[in-house]
Amino acid sequence: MSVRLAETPLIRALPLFKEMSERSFAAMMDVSMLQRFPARADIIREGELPDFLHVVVEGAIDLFATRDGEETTIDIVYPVSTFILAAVVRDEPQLKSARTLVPSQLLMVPSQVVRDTFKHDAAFAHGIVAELAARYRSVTRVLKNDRMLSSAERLANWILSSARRSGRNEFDLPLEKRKLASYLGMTPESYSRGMTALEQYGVTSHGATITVTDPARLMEFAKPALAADD
Amino acid sequence: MSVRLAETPLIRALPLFKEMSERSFAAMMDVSMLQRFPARADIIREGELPDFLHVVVEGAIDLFATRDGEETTIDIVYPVSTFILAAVVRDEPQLKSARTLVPSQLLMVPSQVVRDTFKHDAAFAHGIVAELAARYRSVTRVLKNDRMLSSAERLANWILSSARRSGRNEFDLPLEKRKLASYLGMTPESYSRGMTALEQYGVTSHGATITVTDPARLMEFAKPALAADD
DNA sequence: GCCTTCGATTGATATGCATCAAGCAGCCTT
DNA sequence: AAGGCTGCTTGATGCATATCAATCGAAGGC
Repeated sequence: MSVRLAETPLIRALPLFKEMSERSFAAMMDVSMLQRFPARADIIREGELPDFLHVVVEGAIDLFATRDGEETTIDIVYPVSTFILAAVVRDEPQLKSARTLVPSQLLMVPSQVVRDTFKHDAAFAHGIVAELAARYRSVTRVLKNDRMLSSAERLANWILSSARRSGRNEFDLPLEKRKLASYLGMTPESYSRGMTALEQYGVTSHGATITVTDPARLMEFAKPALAADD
Repeated sequence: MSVRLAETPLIRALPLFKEMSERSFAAMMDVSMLQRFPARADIIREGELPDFLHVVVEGAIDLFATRDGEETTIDIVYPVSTFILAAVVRDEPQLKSARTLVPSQLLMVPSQVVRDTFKHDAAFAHGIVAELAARYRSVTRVLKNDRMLSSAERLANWILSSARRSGRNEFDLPLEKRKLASYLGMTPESYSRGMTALEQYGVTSHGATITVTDPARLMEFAKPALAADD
Protein backbone atom coordinates (compact mmCIF):
# COMPACT_ATOMS: atom_id res chain seq x y z
CA MET A 1 0.00 0.00 0.00
CA SER A 2 2.83 2.37 0.67
CA VAL A 3 5.04 3.93 -1.97
CA ARG A 4 8.79 3.96 -1.52
CA LEU A 5 10.35 7.37 -1.92
CA ALA A 6 12.91 6.00 -4.36
CA GLU A 7 10.10 5.54 -6.84
CA THR A 8 8.90 9.08 -6.67
CA PRO A 9 11.47 11.52 -8.09
CA LEU A 10 9.19 12.43 -11.01
CA ILE A 11 6.27 12.98 -8.69
CA ARG A 12 8.33 14.96 -6.24
CA ALA A 13 9.37 17.22 -9.11
CA LEU A 14 5.77 18.10 -10.00
CA PRO A 15 4.87 21.73 -9.27
CA LEU A 16 2.15 20.39 -7.04
CA PHE A 17 4.56 18.53 -4.76
CA LYS A 18 7.85 20.30 -5.33
CA GLU A 19 7.70 22.87 -2.57
CA MET A 20 6.12 20.82 0.18
CA SER A 21 8.13 19.65 3.16
CA GLU A 22 10.00 16.40 2.95
CA ARG A 23 8.10 15.25 5.96
CA SER A 24 4.60 15.78 4.57
CA PHE A 25 5.65 14.33 1.26
CA ALA A 26 7.02 11.19 2.87
CA ALA A 27 3.93 10.82 5.01
CA MET A 28 1.72 11.24 2.00
CA MET A 29 3.61 8.68 -0.03
CA ASP A 30 3.47 6.31 2.86
CA VAL A 31 -0.28 5.97 2.52
CA SER A 32 -0.41 6.17 -1.27
CA MET A 33 -0.31 3.48 -3.89
CA LEU A 34 1.46 3.16 -7.18
CA GLN A 35 -0.61 0.99 -9.42
CA ARG A 36 -0.54 -0.28 -13.00
CA PHE A 37 -3.61 -0.48 -15.19
CA PRO A 38 -4.11 -2.06 -18.61
CA ALA A 39 -5.39 -0.03 -21.55
CA ARG A 40 -9.05 0.97 -21.45
CA ALA A 41 -9.33 0.39 -17.75
CA ASP A 42 -11.99 2.40 -15.94
CA ILE A 43 -10.39 4.46 -13.22
CA ILE A 44 -13.15 6.64 -11.88
CA ARG A 45 -16.78 7.13 -12.67
CA GLU A 46 -18.70 10.36 -12.95
CA GLY A 47 -20.98 11.09 -10.04
CA GLU A 48 -19.01 9.22 -7.39
CA LEU A 49 -17.12 10.81 -4.55
CA PRO A 50 -13.38 10.91 -5.09
CA ASP A 51 -11.45 8.32 -3.09
CA PHE A 52 -8.07 9.31 -4.42
CA LEU A 53 -6.19 12.09 -6.07
CA HIS A 54 -4.60 10.52 -9.13
CA VAL A 55 -1.23 11.29 -10.64
CA VAL A 56 -0.43 9.96 -14.10
CA VAL A 57 3.09 8.61 -13.81
CA GLU A 58 3.07 6.75 -17.08
CA GLY A 59 0.57 6.31 -19.90
CA ALA A 60 -2.37 8.52 -20.81
CA ILE A 61 -5.78 9.16 -19.30
CA ASP A 62 -9.03 10.07 -20.99
CA LEU A 63 -11.28 12.31 -18.93
CA PHE A 64 -14.78 12.22 -20.33
CA ALA A 65 -18.37 13.00 -19.49
CA THR A 66 -21.31 10.77 -20.25
CA ARG A 67 -24.94 11.40 -20.98
CA ASP A 68 -27.49 9.09 -22.55
CA GLY A 69 -24.69 6.74 -23.48
CA GLU A 70 -22.94 9.52 -25.38
CA GLU A 71 -19.43 10.46 -24.36
CA THR A 72 -17.43 13.60 -24.79
CA THR A 73 -13.77 13.88 -23.95
CA ILE A 74 -13.13 16.85 -21.71
CA ASP A 75 -9.42 16.46 -21.27
CA ILE A 76 -6.57 14.08 -21.90
CA VAL A 77 -3.89 13.86 -19.26
CA TYR A 78 -0.30 12.78 -19.76
CA PRO A 79 2.59 12.23 -17.33
CA VAL A 80 3.31 13.81 -15.07
CA SER A 81 0.19 15.54 -13.95
CA THR A 82 -2.85 15.07 -11.78
CA PHE A 83 -6.56 14.69 -12.28
CA ILE A 84 -9.78 15.32 -10.37
CA LEU A 85 -8.04 17.69 -7.98
CA ALA A 86 -11.07 19.96 -7.76
CA ALA A 87 -13.44 17.18 -6.75
CA VAL A 88 -10.91 16.01 -4.16
CA VAL A 89 -10.40 19.35 -2.46
CA ARG A 90 -14.11 20.03 -2.34
CA ASP A 91 -15.02 16.43 -1.57
CA GLU A 92 -17.84 16.59 -4.06
CA PRO A 93 -18.95 14.16 -6.77
CA GLN A 94 -16.67 13.88 -9.77
CA LEU A 95 -17.91 15.61 -12.88
CA LYS A 96 -15.93 13.37 -15.21
CA SER A 97 -15.14 9.73 -15.67
CA ALA A 98 -11.61 8.56 -16.37
CA ARG A 99 -10.13 5.62 -18.18
CA THR A 100 -6.70 4.65 -19.38
CA LEU A 101 -6.02 5.06 -23.08
CA VAL A 102 -2.91 2.92 -22.96
CA PRO A 103 -1.35 0.80 -20.21
CA SER A 104 -0.68 3.29 -17.44
CA GLN A 105 0.81 3.68 -14.04
CA LEU A 106 -0.98 5.86 -11.53
CA LEU A 107 -0.10 7.20 -8.14
CA MET A 108 -3.17 7.25 -5.94
CA VAL A 109 -3.24 9.50 -2.90
CA PRO A 110 -6.23 9.03 -0.58
CA SER A 111 -8.29 12.17 -0.92
CA GLN A 112 -8.71 12.64 2.81
CA VAL A 113 -4.93 12.74 3.07
CA VAL A 114 -4.75 15.39 0.37
CA ARG A 115 -7.24 17.55 2.24
CA ASP A 116 -5.49 17.05 5.58
CA THR A 117 -2.05 17.72 4.19
CA PHE A 118 -3.05 20.87 2.45
CA LYS A 119 -4.37 22.22 5.72
CA HIS A 120 -1.04 21.72 7.44
CA ASP A 121 1.52 22.25 4.72
CA ALA A 122 1.36 25.75 3.28
CA ALA A 123 3.71 24.95 0.42
CA PHE A 124 1.43 22.12 -0.68
CA ALA A 125 -1.54 24.47 -0.51
CA HIS A 126 0.28 26.85 -2.83
CA GLY A 127 0.97 24.02 -5.23
CA ILE A 128 -2.71 23.17 -5.26
CA VAL A 129 -3.63 26.77 -5.93
CA ALA A 130 -1.28 26.98 -8.90
CA GLU A 131 -2.49 23.69 -10.32
CA LEU A 132 -6.16 24.51 -9.91
CA ALA A 133 -5.75 27.94 -11.44
CA ALA A 134 -3.93 26.45 -14.41
CA ARG A 135 -6.65 23.87 -14.95
CA TYR A 136 -9.35 26.46 -14.60
CA ARG A 137 -7.76 28.56 -17.28
CA SER A 138 -7.38 25.56 -19.49
CA VAL A 139 -11.08 24.63 -19.38
CA THR A 140 -11.97 28.25 -19.93
CA ARG A 141 -9.92 28.21 -23.10
CA VAL A 142 -11.61 25.07 -24.31
CA LEU A 143 -14.99 26.65 -23.69
CA LYS A 144 -14.04 29.78 -25.59
CA ASN A 145 -12.76 27.72 -28.49
CA ASP A 146 -15.94 25.64 -28.55
CA ARG A 147 -18.13 28.71 -28.56
CA MET A 148 -16.26 30.95 -30.94
CA LEU A 149 -14.37 28.78 -33.40
CA SER A 150 -15.46 26.49 -36.20
CA SER A 151 -14.42 22.87 -35.97
CA ALA A 152 -11.72 23.40 -38.60
CA GLU A 153 -10.34 26.36 -36.65
CA ARG A 154 -10.21 24.32 -33.46
CA LEU A 155 -8.39 21.62 -35.31
CA ALA A 156 -5.95 24.14 -36.80
CA ASN A 157 -5.24 25.59 -33.39
CA TRP A 158 -4.68 22.17 -31.92
CA ILE A 159 -2.22 21.32 -34.69
CA LEU A 160 -0.37 24.56 -34.10
CA SER A 161 0.01 23.96 -30.38
CA SER A 162 1.05 20.36 -30.92
CA ALA A 163 3.69 21.45 -33.40
CA ARG A 164 4.88 24.15 -31.01
CA ARG A 165 5.02 21.67 -28.14
CA SER A 166 6.99 19.18 -30.18
CA GLY A 167 9.28 21.94 -31.38
CA ARG A 168 9.03 20.72 -34.96
CA ASN A 169 6.70 21.03 -37.93
CA GLU A 170 6.06 17.34 -38.10
CA PHE A 171 4.66 15.21 -35.33
CA ASP A 172 2.67 12.05 -34.69
CA LEU A 173 -0.81 11.95 -33.25
CA PRO A 174 -0.50 10.84 -29.65
CA LEU A 175 -3.91 9.18 -29.69
CA GLU A 176 -6.65 7.78 -31.84
CA LYS A 177 -8.21 10.22 -34.26
CA ARG A 178 -11.67 9.51 -32.90
CA LYS A 179 -10.55 10.48 -29.41
CA LEU A 180 -8.93 13.61 -30.70
CA ALA A 181 -12.12 14.46 -32.53
CA SER A 182 -14.14 14.05 -29.36
CA TYR A 183 -11.62 16.14 -27.45
CA LEU A 184 -12.03 18.88 -30.03
CA GLY A 185 -15.80 18.63 -29.78
CA MET A 186 -16.53 17.11 -33.15
CA THR A 187 -17.26 13.76 -34.79
CA PRO A 188 -14.57 11.60 -36.40
CA GLU A 189 -16.13 12.40 -39.77
CA SER A 190 -15.81 16.11 -39.18
CA TYR A 191 -12.24 15.64 -38.08
CA SER A 192 -11.46 13.85 -41.31
CA ARG A 193 -13.10 16.46 -43.48
CA GLY A 194 -11.53 19.23 -41.46
CA MET A 195 -8.15 17.70 -42.12
CA THR A 196 -8.63 17.68 -45.86
CA ALA A 197 -9.93 21.22 -45.67
CA LEU A 198 -6.75 22.30 -43.93
CA GLU A 199 -4.61 21.01 -46.79
CA GLN A 200 -5.05 24.29 -48.58
CA TYR A 201 -3.77 26.07 -45.49
CA GLY A 202 -0.45 24.34 -45.24
CA VAL A 203 -1.10 21.03 -43.47
CA THR A 204 -0.58 17.54 -44.81
CA SER A 205 -1.15 14.25 -43.04
CA HIS A 206 -0.21 10.69 -43.80
CA GLY A 207 -1.57 8.17 -41.38
CA ALA A 208 -0.84 9.41 -37.91
CA THR A 209 1.82 11.86 -39.02
CA ILE A 210 0.88 15.49 -39.41
CA THR A 211 3.13 17.97 -41.15
CA VAL A 212 2.76 21.70 -41.09
CA THR A 213 4.17 22.78 -44.42
CA ASP A 214 3.25 26.43 -44.13
CA PRO A 215 3.01 27.57 -40.51
CA ALA A 216 2.36 31.20 -41.42
CA ARG A 217 -0.55 30.27 -43.64
CA LEU A 218 -1.99 27.97 -41.00
CA MET A 219 -1.72 30.61 -38.31
CA GLU A 220 -3.48 33.07 -40.51
CA PHE A 221 -6.36 30.64 -40.80
CA ALA A 222 -6.40 29.62 -37.15
CA LYS A 223 -6.07 33.13 -35.73
CA PRO A 224 -4.58 31.61 -32.60
CA ALA A 225 -5.25 34.57 -30.36
CA LEU A 226 -6.92 32.18 -28.00
CA ALA A 227 -4.22 29.57 -28.16
CA ALA A 228 -2.52 28.39 -25.06
CA ASP A 229 -0.06 29.64 -22.58
CA ASP A 230 0.00 27.02 -19.86
CA MET B 1 -7.43 54.41 -1.57
CA SER B 2 -7.91 52.46 1.60
CA VAL B 3 -11.09 50.72 2.61
CA ARG B 4 -12.44 51.14 6.11
CA LEU B 5 -13.22 47.89 7.86
CA ALA B 6 -16.67 49.10 8.79
CA GLU B 7 -17.60 48.90 5.14
CA THR B 8 -16.56 45.29 4.73
CA PRO B 9 -18.76 42.93 6.73
CA LEU B 10 -20.16 41.35 3.58
CA ILE B 11 -16.72 40.85 2.13
CA ARG B 12 -15.35 39.50 5.35
CA ALA B 13 -18.15 36.95 5.35
CA LEU B 14 -17.17 35.58 1.94
CA PRO B 15 -15.77 32.05 2.07
CA LEU B 16 -12.64 33.43 0.46
CA PHE B 17 -11.95 35.86 3.30
CA LYS B 18 -13.83 34.38 6.21
CA GLU B 19 -11.08 32.28 7.75
CA MET B 20 -8.12 34.57 7.28
CA SER B 21 -6.54 36.39 10.20
CA GLU B 22 -7.93 39.74 11.21
CA ARG B 23 -4.49 41.16 10.71
CA SER B 24 -4.02 40.07 7.09
CA PHE B 25 -7.56 41.06 6.29
CA ALA B 26 -7.09 44.53 7.70
CA ALA B 27 -3.78 44.93 5.89
CA MET B 28 -5.37 43.83 2.66
CA MET B 29 -8.29 46.21 3.01
CA ASP B 30 -5.90 48.99 3.80
CA VAL B 31 -4.48 48.89 0.30
CA SER B 32 -7.73 48.08 -1.48
CA MET B 33 -10.35 50.31 -3.01
CA LEU B 34 -14.09 50.29 -2.99
CA GLN B 35 -15.30 51.86 -6.17
CA ARG B 36 -18.57 52.54 -7.95
CA PHE B 37 -19.10 52.08 -11.66
CA PRO B 38 -22.04 53.03 -13.89
CA ALA B 39 -23.82 50.44 -16.02
CA ARG B 40 -21.92 49.10 -19.02
CA ALA B 41 -18.59 50.23 -17.70
CA ASP B 42 -15.56 48.30 -18.88
CA ILE B 43 -13.72 46.87 -15.92
CA ILE B 44 -11.04 44.67 -17.36
CA ARG B 45 -9.97 43.68 -20.83
CA GLU B 46 -9.02 40.27 -22.10
CA GLY B 47 -5.31 39.81 -22.68
CA GLU B 48 -4.10 42.25 -20.06
CA LEU B 49 -2.34 41.33 -16.87
CA PRO B 50 -4.58 41.53 -13.80
CA ASP B 51 -3.96 44.57 -11.64
CA PHE B 52 -6.62 43.73 -9.11
CA LEU B 53 -8.69 40.92 -7.75
CA HIS B 54 -12.28 42.14 -7.99
CA VAL B 55 -15.11 41.48 -5.61
CA VAL B 56 -18.65 42.32 -6.67
CA VAL B 57 -20.18 44.04 -3.67
CA GLU B 58 -23.21 45.36 -5.47
CA GLY B 59 -24.56 45.07 -9.00
CA ALA B 60 -23.75 42.46 -11.65
CA ILE B 61 -20.77 41.73 -13.86
CA ASP B 62 -20.66 40.25 -17.32
CA LEU B 63 -17.57 38.16 -18.00
CA PHE B 64 -17.17 37.66 -21.71
CA ALA B 65 -14.68 36.67 -24.36
CA THR B 66 -14.18 38.46 -27.64
CA ARG B 67 -13.07 37.36 -31.07
CA ASP B 68 -13.49 39.13 -34.38
CA GLY B 69 -15.80 41.57 -32.71
CA GLU B 70 -18.05 38.72 -31.59
CA GLU B 71 -18.71 38.29 -27.90
CA THR B 72 -19.73 35.34 -25.82
CA THR B 73 -20.68 35.55 -22.19
CA ILE B 74 -18.73 33.06 -20.14
CA ASP B 75 -20.12 33.89 -16.75
CA ILE B 76 -22.23 36.40 -14.92
CA VAL B 77 -21.19 37.31 -11.42
CA TYR B 78 -23.41 38.65 -8.66
CA PRO B 79 -22.69 39.85 -5.12
CA VAL B 80 -20.88 38.77 -3.20
CA SER B 81 -18.27 36.94 -5.17
CA THR B 82 -15.00 37.42 -6.92
CA PHE B 83 -13.72 37.35 -10.46
CA ILE B 84 -10.48 36.71 -12.34
CA LEU B 85 -8.98 34.93 -9.33
CA ALA B 86 -7.13 32.44 -11.53
CA ALA B 87 -5.38 35.08 -13.59
CA VAL B 88 -4.42 36.90 -10.39
CA VAL B 89 -2.84 33.97 -8.63
CA ARG B 90 -0.93 32.94 -11.73
CA ASP B 91 -0.15 36.51 -12.76
CA GLU B 92 -1.01 35.68 -16.34
CA PRO B 93 -3.11 37.51 -18.93
CA GLN B 94 -6.85 37.54 -18.34
CA LEU B 95 -8.83 35.22 -20.54
CA LYS B 96 -12.02 37.23 -20.21
CA SER B 97 -13.15 40.81 -20.31
CA ALA B 98 -15.52 42.21 -17.73
CA ARG B 99 -18.08 44.96 -17.72
CA THR B 100 -20.84 46.06 -15.42
CA LEU B 101 -24.36 45.13 -16.44
CA VAL B 102 -25.91 47.58 -14.00
CA PRO B 103 -24.46 50.24 -11.71
CA SER B 104 -22.10 48.32 -9.48
CA GLN B 105 -19.77 48.61 -6.58
CA LEU B 106 -16.51 46.69 -6.67
CA LEU B 107 -13.82 46.00 -4.16
CA MET B 108 -10.44 45.99 -5.84
CA VAL B 109 -7.54 44.27 -4.15
CA PRO B 110 -4.13 44.81 -5.81
CA SER B 111 -3.15 41.45 -7.27
CA GLN B 112 0.36 41.53 -5.88
CA VAL B 113 -1.17 41.86 -2.43
CA VAL B 114 -3.36 38.85 -3.05
CA ARG B 115 -0.36 36.77 -4.04
CA ASP B 116 1.72 37.98 -1.09
CA THR B 117 -1.05 37.43 1.40
CA PHE B 118 -1.84 33.96 0.26
CA LYS B 119 1.79 33.02 0.78
CA HIS B 120 1.69 34.13 4.41
CA ASP B 121 -1.85 33.42 5.51
CA ALA B 122 -2.68 29.74 5.28
CA ALA B 123 -6.38 30.31 5.93
CA PHE B 124 -6.55 32.68 2.98
CA ALA B 125 -4.79 30.10 0.82
CA HIS B 126 -7.45 27.59 1.78
CA GLY B 127 -10.14 30.04 0.84
CA ILE B 128 -8.55 30.51 -2.55
CA VAL B 129 -8.36 26.77 -3.08
CA ALA B 130 -12.03 26.31 -2.31
CA GLU B 131 -13.03 29.21 -4.54
CA LEU B 132 -10.88 28.09 -7.46
CA ALA B 133 -12.08 24.52 -7.22
CA ALA B 134 -15.69 25.69 -7.20
CA ARG B 135 -15.16 27.87 -10.26
CA TYR B 136 -13.32 25.12 -12.06
CA ARG B 137 -16.21 22.78 -11.53
CA SER B 138 -18.62 25.41 -12.66
CA VAL B 139 -16.88 25.98 -16.02
CA THR B 140 -16.59 22.24 -16.47
CA ARG B 141 -20.34 21.98 -16.09
CA VAL B 142 -20.93 24.70 -18.64
CA LEU B 143 -18.65 22.94 -21.07
CA LYS B 144 -20.46 19.65 -20.58
CA ASN B 145 -23.81 21.33 -21.11
CA ASP B 146 -22.58 23.04 -24.26
CA ARG B 147 -21.27 19.82 -25.70
CA MET B 148 -24.01 17.42 -24.75
CA LEU B 149 -27.27 19.32 -24.55
CA SER B 150 -29.46 21.00 -27.12
CA SER B 151 -30.11 24.68 -26.71
CA ALA B 152 -33.62 24.03 -25.41
CA GLU B 153 -32.25 21.59 -22.85
CA ARG B 154 -29.68 24.12 -21.65
CA LEU B 155 -32.44 26.66 -21.31
CA ALA B 156 -34.64 24.23 -19.42
CA ASN B 157 -31.81 23.42 -17.03
CA TRP B 158 -31.11 27.06 -16.46
CA ILE B 159 -34.76 27.72 -15.68
CA LEU B 160 -34.82 24.83 -13.25
CA SER B 161 -31.77 26.06 -11.36
CA SER B 162 -33.08 29.60 -11.29
CA ALA B 163 -36.38 28.41 -9.91
CA ARG B 164 -34.58 26.28 -7.34
CA ARG B 165 -32.35 29.19 -6.34
CA SER B 166 -35.31 31.53 -5.94
CA GLY B 167 -37.19 28.87 -4.01
CA ARG B 168 -40.31 29.45 -6.05
CA ASN B 169 -41.82 28.43 -9.36
CA GLU B 170 -42.01 31.95 -10.61
CA PHE B 171 -39.10 34.35 -10.97
CA ASP B 172 -37.91 37.34 -12.95
CA LEU B 173 -35.03 37.31 -15.38
CA PRO B 174 -32.12 39.00 -13.66
CA LEU B 175 -30.72 40.28 -16.97
CA GLU B 176 -31.46 41.01 -20.59
CA LYS B 177 -32.63 38.08 -22.62
CA ARG B 178 -29.88 38.62 -25.15
CA LYS B 179 -27.27 38.32 -22.42
CA LEU B 180 -28.87 35.22 -21.08
CA ALA B 181 -28.91 33.77 -24.56
CA SER B 182 -25.21 34.44 -24.96
CA TYR B 183 -24.54 32.97 -21.56
CA LEU B 184 -26.35 29.82 -22.60
CA GLY B 185 -24.38 29.72 -25.83
CA MET B 186 -27.16 30.60 -28.25
CA THR B 187 -28.59 33.53 -30.18
CA PRO B 188 -31.45 35.69 -28.91
CA GLU B 189 -33.62 34.20 -31.66
CA SER B 190 -32.91 30.69 -30.48
CA TYR B 191 -33.63 31.70 -26.94
CA SER B 192 -36.99 33.03 -28.00
CA ARG B 193 -37.89 29.93 -29.97
CA GLY B 194 -36.60 27.71 -27.22
CA MET B 195 -38.88 29.47 -24.81
CA THR B 196 -41.97 28.84 -26.90
CA ALA B 197 -40.85 25.24 -27.38
CA LEU B 198 -40.71 24.81 -23.62
CA GLU B 199 -44.32 25.86 -23.24
CA GLN B 200 -45.39 22.29 -23.87
CA TYR B 201 -43.11 21.18 -21.06
CA GLY B 202 -44.60 23.26 -18.33
CA VAL B 203 -43.06 26.72 -18.66
CA THR B 204 -44.77 30.00 -19.39
CA SER B 205 -43.28 33.45 -19.66
CA HIS B 206 -44.71 36.93 -19.76
CA GLY B 207 -42.18 39.64 -20.31
CA ALA B 208 -39.33 39.06 -17.91
CA THR B 209 -41.34 36.75 -15.68
CA ILE B 210 -40.91 33.02 -16.06
CA THR B 211 -43.27 30.55 -14.44
CA VAL B 212 -42.68 26.86 -14.11
CA THR B 213 -46.19 25.43 -14.19
CA ASP B 214 -45.16 21.79 -14.25
CA PRO B 215 -41.75 21.22 -12.64
CA ALA B 216 -41.91 17.45 -13.01
CA ARG B 217 -42.59 17.70 -16.71
CA LEU B 218 -39.80 20.22 -17.18
CA MET B 219 -37.34 18.09 -15.31
CA GLU B 220 -38.23 15.13 -17.42
CA PHE B 221 -37.37 17.16 -20.48
CA ALA B 222 -34.22 18.73 -19.06
CA LYS B 223 -32.78 15.55 -17.58
CA PRO B 224 -30.88 17.69 -15.12
CA ALA B 225 -28.30 15.06 -14.25
CA LEU B 226 -25.67 17.63 -15.03
CA ALA B 227 -27.31 20.43 -13.15
CA ALA B 228 -25.51 22.20 -10.42
CA ASP B 229 -24.43 21.64 -6.91
CA ASP B 230 -22.38 24.71 -6.07
C1' DG C 1 -50.04 61.39 -25.29
C1' DC C 2 -47.22 60.57 -29.27
C1' DC C 3 -42.86 59.46 -31.23
C1' DT C 4 -38.54 57.36 -31.08
C1' DT C 5 -35.67 53.64 -29.96
C1' DC C 6 -34.15 49.34 -28.79
C1' DG C 7 -34.91 44.79 -27.63
C1' DA C 8 -37.97 40.78 -28.47
C1' DT C 9 -40.40 38.02 -31.50
C1' DT C 10 -41.57 35.70 -35.77
C1' DG C 11 -40.72 34.12 -40.36
C1' DA C 12 -37.70 32.63 -44.24
C1' DT C 13 -33.44 30.92 -45.53
C1' DA C 14 -28.69 29.33 -45.12
C1' DT C 15 -25.07 26.53 -43.22
C1' DG C 16 -22.15 23.86 -40.29
C1' DC C 17 -22.02 19.78 -38.52
C1' DA C 18 -24.05 15.35 -37.25
C1' DT C 19 -25.89 11.29 -38.81
C1' DC C 20 -26.45 7.46 -41.74
C1' DA C 21 -24.37 4.45 -44.95
C1' DA C 22 -20.91 2.38 -47.78
C1' DG C 23 -16.31 1.63 -49.07
C1' DC C 24 -11.41 1.27 -47.90
C1' DA C 25 -6.95 0.35 -45.70
C1' DG C 26 -3.88 -1.09 -42.28
C1' DC C 27 -3.01 -4.71 -38.97
C1' DC C 28 -3.49 -8.80 -36.57
C1' DT C 29 -4.63 -13.62 -36.70
C1' DT C 30 -4.26 -18.08 -38.48
C1' DA D 1 -1.17 -15.04 -48.04
C1' DA D 2 -6.17 -14.82 -47.03
C1' DG D 3 -9.60 -13.37 -43.98
C1' DG D 4 -11.54 -10.31 -40.86
C1' DC D 5 -11.52 -6.83 -37.42
C1' DT D 6 -11.23 -1.98 -36.53
C1' DG D 7 -10.81 2.57 -37.49
C1' DC D 8 -10.47 5.99 -41.14
C1' DT D 9 -12.37 8.15 -45.08
C1' DT D 10 -15.90 9.60 -48.40
C1' DG D 11 -20.53 10.44 -49.93
C1' DA D 12 -25.56 11.54 -49.26
C1' DT D 13 -28.85 13.42 -46.38
C1' DG D 14 -30.98 15.68 -42.35
C1' DC D 15 -31.32 18.61 -38.50
C1' DA D 16 -30.29 22.11 -35.16
C1' DT D 17 -29.18 26.47 -34.93
C1' DA D 18 -27.32 30.69 -37.00
C1' DT D 19 -28.31 34.39 -40.01
C1' DC D 20 -31.02 37.69 -42.40
C1' DA D 21 -35.05 40.40 -42.54
C1' DA D 22 -39.26 42.29 -41.05
C1' DT D 23 -42.63 43.36 -37.55
C1' DC D 24 -44.00 44.06 -32.99
C1' DG D 25 -44.06 46.08 -28.53
C1' DA D 26 -42.67 48.22 -24.46
C1' DA D 27 -39.96 52.02 -22.10
C1' DG D 28 -38.36 56.63 -22.16
C1' DG D 29 -38.08 61.44 -24.04
C1' DC D 30 -40.29 65.49 -25.57
